[in-house]
Amino acid sequence: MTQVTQPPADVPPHRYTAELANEIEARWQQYWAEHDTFRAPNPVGPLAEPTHPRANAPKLYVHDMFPYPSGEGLHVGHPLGYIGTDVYSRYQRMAGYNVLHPMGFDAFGLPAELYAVQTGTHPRITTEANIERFKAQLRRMGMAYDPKRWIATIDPGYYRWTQWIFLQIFNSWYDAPSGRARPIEDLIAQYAAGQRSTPDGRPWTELSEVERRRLVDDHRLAYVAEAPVNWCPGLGTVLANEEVTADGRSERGNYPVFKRNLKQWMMRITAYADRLLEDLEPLDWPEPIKLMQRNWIGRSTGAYIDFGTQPPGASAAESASAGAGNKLRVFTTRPDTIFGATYMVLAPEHELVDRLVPEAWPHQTRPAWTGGHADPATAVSAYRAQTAAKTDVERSADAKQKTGVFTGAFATNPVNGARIPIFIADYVLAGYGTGAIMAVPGQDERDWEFAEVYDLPIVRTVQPPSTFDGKAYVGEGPAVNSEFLDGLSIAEAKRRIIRWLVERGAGEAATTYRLRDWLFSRQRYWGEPFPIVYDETGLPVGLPDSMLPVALPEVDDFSPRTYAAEDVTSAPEAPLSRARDWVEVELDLGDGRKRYTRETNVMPNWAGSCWYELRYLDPQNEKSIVDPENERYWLGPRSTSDSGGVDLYVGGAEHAVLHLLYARFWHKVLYDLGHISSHEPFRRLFNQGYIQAYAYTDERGAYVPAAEVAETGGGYAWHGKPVRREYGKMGKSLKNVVTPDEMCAVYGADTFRVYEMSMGPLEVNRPWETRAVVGAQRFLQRVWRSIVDEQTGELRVVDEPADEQSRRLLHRVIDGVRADMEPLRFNTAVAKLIELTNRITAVGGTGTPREVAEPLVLMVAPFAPHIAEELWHRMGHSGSLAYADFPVADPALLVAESVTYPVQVGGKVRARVEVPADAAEEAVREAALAAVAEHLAGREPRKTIVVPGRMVSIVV
RNA sequence: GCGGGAGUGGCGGAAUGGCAGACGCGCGGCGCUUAGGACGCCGUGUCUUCGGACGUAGGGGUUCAAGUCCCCUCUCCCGCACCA
Repeated sequence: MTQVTQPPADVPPHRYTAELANEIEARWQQYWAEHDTFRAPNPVGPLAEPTHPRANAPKLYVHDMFPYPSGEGLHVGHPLGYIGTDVYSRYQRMAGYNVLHPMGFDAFGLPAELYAVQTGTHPRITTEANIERFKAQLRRMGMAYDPKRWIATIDPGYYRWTQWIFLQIFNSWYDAPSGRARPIEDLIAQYAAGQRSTPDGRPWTELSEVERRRLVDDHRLAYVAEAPVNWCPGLGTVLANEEVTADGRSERGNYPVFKRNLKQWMMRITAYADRLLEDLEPLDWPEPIKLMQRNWIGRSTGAYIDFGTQPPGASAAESASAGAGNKLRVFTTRPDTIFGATYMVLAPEHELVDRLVPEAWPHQTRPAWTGGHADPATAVSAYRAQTAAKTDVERSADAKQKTGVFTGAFATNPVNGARIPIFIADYVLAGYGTGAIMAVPGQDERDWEFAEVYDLPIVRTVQPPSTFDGKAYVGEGPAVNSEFLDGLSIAEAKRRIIRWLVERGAGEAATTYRLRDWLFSRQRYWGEPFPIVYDETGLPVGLPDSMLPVALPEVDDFSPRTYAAEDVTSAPEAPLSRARDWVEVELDLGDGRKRYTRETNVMPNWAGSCWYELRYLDPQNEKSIVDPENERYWLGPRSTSDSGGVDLYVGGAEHAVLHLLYARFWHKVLYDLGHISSHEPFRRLFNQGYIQAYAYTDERGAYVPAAEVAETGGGYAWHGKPVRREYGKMGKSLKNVVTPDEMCAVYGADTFRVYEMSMGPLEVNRPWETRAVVGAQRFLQRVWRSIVDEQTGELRVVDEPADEQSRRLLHRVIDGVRADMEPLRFNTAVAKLIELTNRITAVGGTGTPREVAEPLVLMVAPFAPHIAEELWHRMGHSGSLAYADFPVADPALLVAESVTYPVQVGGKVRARVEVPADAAEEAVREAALAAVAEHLAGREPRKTIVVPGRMVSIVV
């Protein structure tokens, strides 16, 4: 299917064959490389170039999600988005913009490390070899990347700045009143000046050095915390929430993940939750992606409410009085329903549970509430054990069947003093809100289900409509059974009850988030080392900028200690911790040479891609991440309400939450600290679709080479044996990989590019079909043939005017192609170019008029740049067309001379009339009525609608 | 379960509420050719009594006019998954 076929003997000597295409392509790629054709000038610094043809032009920053350079190389699915941005960039450059379109590599990562563990080859060696391979593939496809701005996250010159940003974050705190990050010195100054009180009220000066550092460390945006984290023994590392699937397994490798309390580095992304949420609104992003980020942040507004509790042995009267027992704080989005709270539920792990549990069941406790246990403590521990044994999958599978157990304790409802039982149940999660709820079965489906199981009272506090026959009612309605709230709407009742609670010190308005702080350390080798050491106190110390980069040490053994996948009791051990002579270090950090211990975790894979949009702008800058002037030019806001950011960012939708949220977070921190002028990294985001492919399995379920499968009558066969077809990813193990290298060899890069762009809208998933690629080749062959004589190789462009019809079509096509480029509708743009080409071919004649040939070649250039350069050159132009002006349509030629109106009678087209384009509406009407006279058969039209330029509709 | 997106020829897909199926693949015919391929030209939604009729997942509605707008149903894909 993809083998190179020798051109048959009678092919004209100058036909645009794959062989010729390959020759042309190699030549022009060489030309572009030698001339650095696609370099973009910066305002200042080493990449500034005042004499560049676009030096003073309006700018456009086009950005791709860069690839991880895997050992397998690119397949035809990978470059879809890259070709798209290449086409767009080439077009905009010709349209007059100073276009920056760089590329780089996200080169830290697990596969190279796993390979290193298996083979002993250093990951840097394999990774750098893969990068070279990728670069060659990209060059072969004719990508017009800026030759001076390649980056790779593994370069010490790059990760030096990743570490620098980490230190910026480490050395900052979030000042909530001003709503931004500030240098940590400002916080220390506030403490020192007494403007901010310490947790226990002692003056700052009385705190010991260590106490002060602990206090300050607790405010840093990057901090070490002992927290429940996702520990994955099978991978030997901890993972971020975002890297764990819904069924509690690692996204990579699919190993079980366990919650363990471990000391890890965290990033205080939660401080930015509101801004990350609110700043989404004006971004030009696909709505589903914005929605996913909103859901992930998960802001909900409501109230904290404090319920009194009755400590073991105390009477109800005592517990109702202030200060008695422990306060039980709940979070609710429906404080208006508090009169309907008929019981409380704590997460099984809630810290208050042990203190609440009495020695014996209260008098007359219902047997169903006790789980059959003799006393509350036994019941609670039994329930906890039962819950812990459940996997997340089982938990969610059991979601409809509510379980729980009574703690034996009671709470007091602050609004009416009602004594209500406290349960523990696994439907309340420890990690959300306060880990405790007031249960209002009347207005909450989950609480209703639980109340049914344990026979708890149900009180409606919102009056459902009379037609409502369901159980819990969550809709709008007037409050009932709620004393002073009765009759109020939900919104009004919320306001009223919160005011009431605040006045009595029993609660406050509150906002909670689903978003958690970002777990930032990994127990791996192949990642950025932290620029952090620990001194004798065990507290972290940020290294000074002058000591960056902290280079990855050479080691013999790259593997983290991994364990049996199910080994819950195991603990992470970082590979770097074994490099003792690196870990133990003597440094002078300002108070003389002292011994320190290095941080042995490395940063997660996301770190390098959190800020690459900045480094492309000034990749050679040794003094700062990016010169402020260069950043302002390429990313700066265009108006006071604009966020700034990349003009077009293209990549897969799978990064909807992880990468895009992290990158936005870092960008905002750098903005707050005054390093950059934009507060969002990506102004416009576009998700390209995926190219998928068929794969075939034989009767044993084994994959057979897809390229060797033939279609039979109604089925598929491999070497005569029937096989089953499935549809999905392209991959080595599925034996259905098609590579761009093969396509370039068999058809040429231009054909490959045109095919990928014409097969459908960029955002849509589509199946790869090698046999359809020939359509793109035929198109380019016709373009070639219209300009070069296939027999002689002579130019067949003539300096004679084009016929009127071709000229009008040309200008319609120019207009249409331009309109298609901005919204990335490349498939329809190519269709228009094919139409124009087919017209030229059909007219034939002695040659192609230059007035059509030249614009055609220029319009083809973004899609098929090599053939366009070659034809442009042969038509007598010197140099590259990369900066030639993209054709502009003549408005006079877009107006048709005459219009054919379809004439509908009763909604059916019965005739057509041709009238001059400037015909008055009345003239069109008369012509139309005359044309359908026999269909009217004497009936008088009730109404005649003339849609100018479109059609005539007659109602009878 | 909740939220989002999408259903158009044999296939990928076009259509500011205004002639459904642009463009391409495939398929059929013709030309060129010893032949095959390549190339060129023509045709290609379904049914048809050759007048037309019916057609955009299914059903209903708004409109002179609906693939497009509204309501209901079905199917597929994506995200979240007891988030109080």
